[in-house]
This record gives sequence, structure tokens and C-alpha cells, in this order.
Amino acid sequence: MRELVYEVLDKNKKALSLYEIEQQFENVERSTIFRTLKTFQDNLLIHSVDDGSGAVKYALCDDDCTCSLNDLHYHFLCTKCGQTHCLKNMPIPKVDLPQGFSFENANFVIKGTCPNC
Amino acid sequence: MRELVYEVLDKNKKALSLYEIEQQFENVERSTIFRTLKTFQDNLLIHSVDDGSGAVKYALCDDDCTCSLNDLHYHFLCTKCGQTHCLKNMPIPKVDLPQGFSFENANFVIKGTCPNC
DNA sequence: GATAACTTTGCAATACTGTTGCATGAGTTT
DNA sequence: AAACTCATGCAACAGTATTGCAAAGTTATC
Repeated sequence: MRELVYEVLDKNKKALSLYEIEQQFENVERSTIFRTLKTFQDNLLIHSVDDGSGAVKYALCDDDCTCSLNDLHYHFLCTKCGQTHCLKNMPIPKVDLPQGFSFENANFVIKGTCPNC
Repeated sequence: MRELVYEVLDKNKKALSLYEIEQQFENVERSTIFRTLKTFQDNLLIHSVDDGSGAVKYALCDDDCTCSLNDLHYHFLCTKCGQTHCLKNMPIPKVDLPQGFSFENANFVIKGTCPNC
């Protein structure tokens, strides 16, 4: 199962929701995939994005991705087709937070239309 | 109802979820507040943030806010208290998207701990 | 002022995503 | 083969968002 889910994420070059992954199989339980994804996340194989579409999406990490400060990149949600792309070569800029705020993590989602649409 | 909901949003200087707003009233239906917020949004009085906490949060717009390109600011989600702050004096930097992508909107959420925590 | 037309509210029901308990089953180890 | 570990499927549940509908409230019109 892990190999199959990994394949799906690898083939598609974008972030997929639990439901979208489920669609690519014939008879696999949501919960099974859910737990597989959770395992992947615990082991830093994938990262999740909440792009505001209502469903969290998952995408493979790069080899050097630590899913923390080092590999924060923009995500792009196409408002037409609903696909979410990882803009991996676009690291997010450093943010100067006001006094008292400490930075742990960030989620930068840009919405618009993608090249396909 | 609209005046009351507006007041709540105005008093609190942060983004509130539907549930949090509901808590500030004695006997008001979720759906009523929901529709009130929707009306506000349609008329660009408020903007919504999906900070990844599971619930969308709402905050008043500034007078000159058009809720589109002009007033995009960072939002800060405190991972300890769960409060979401609008960093209104921090406009988001311009993003150079790859060829083919068009910019419509953006949602930049930073997570960490806030000054109160 | 009475009636009609329209709007808002509350209730109930529903959709959707995410999540967990539990029993079964598959595969591994001893 | 028995004991063990782990993954799977089913079913149930939780939380948020959303809508249909009828009742209550408001505004307009005569």
C-alpha cells in the first residue's frame, strides 16, 4: 500500500488530497490511505498543504526536504481546475515579524490560474 | 444582528472563527451568524483567513481594503493559544510567479507563538 | 392602519473531510 | 504450528460548513 500511494504521489507532480488519491484506486479504504499518509508525514516523506480548498493536500518532499524551516516553498492553487502545485524552486522570503512573535512555520498559498487553464 | 456581529469583530482585534463569534452571544444560531458573515464578505466588509486551524476565521477589513490585491497581509496563528492575528502593517511582498501562472489572491499564514504566550 | 411583499431568523437536516476503535487477516518470527 | 506484529476494512463519530423550509419580523403600498 505504501508503495502504491507513493507511486501515485510521485507520478502526479502536484499536491493531492486524500480524496483524489482514493480516486486513483479501485477498492481502497479512505482510512488506509489516511494512515499511510500519516506514516509518510511522520517520517518526513511528504508534506501537507492546506490550500484553503477545504481539503488538505499532500506532496512528496524533495530529498533534502526537512519539512521545516529549510524547505518552505510557495504553493499555488488554481481556482479553475483546483489543482495545487508546489513551487519548489521558490523559497519563501524571510519575514521580519513584529516584536514578540516567534516564527515556527509558514503556509503561503497563492491563488490564480495555472498554465493549463 | 449585523450590527452586533460587526461589533464583536471590531472589539476583538483579531480574526475570529464562526464558533468563536457564536460563543460571544447567548442564543444566536450558527447559521444566522454564518449568513451574516457571508453578507459581510459579499460586501467586502470582512475578509476570511484559512489559517489551517480547521476553522475559517474572519476579520474586519480596513477602510481602504478591497480584499484583493491591495490589502493582502500576513496572518499569524499562535500554536499555543490558537489566536489568529492580522499583521496588517506587513503587506506581503510581490511574488514573481513562473511563466503561465497568474496571480489572483494569496493567503500567507505564519505559525509560531504570539507575544501573549 | 391593514395587507401584501420581502427579508431575516431558527431549526433541522445534510455534506464533506478528517479521525478513531475494533475485529479480522496477512505476513513474520521463533 | 504457535505467537506475535502490523496493516486493512468497516463502521462509527467529530467538527465545520452549508442549505431548505417555515415562522417571525420588517418594510412598502395602498
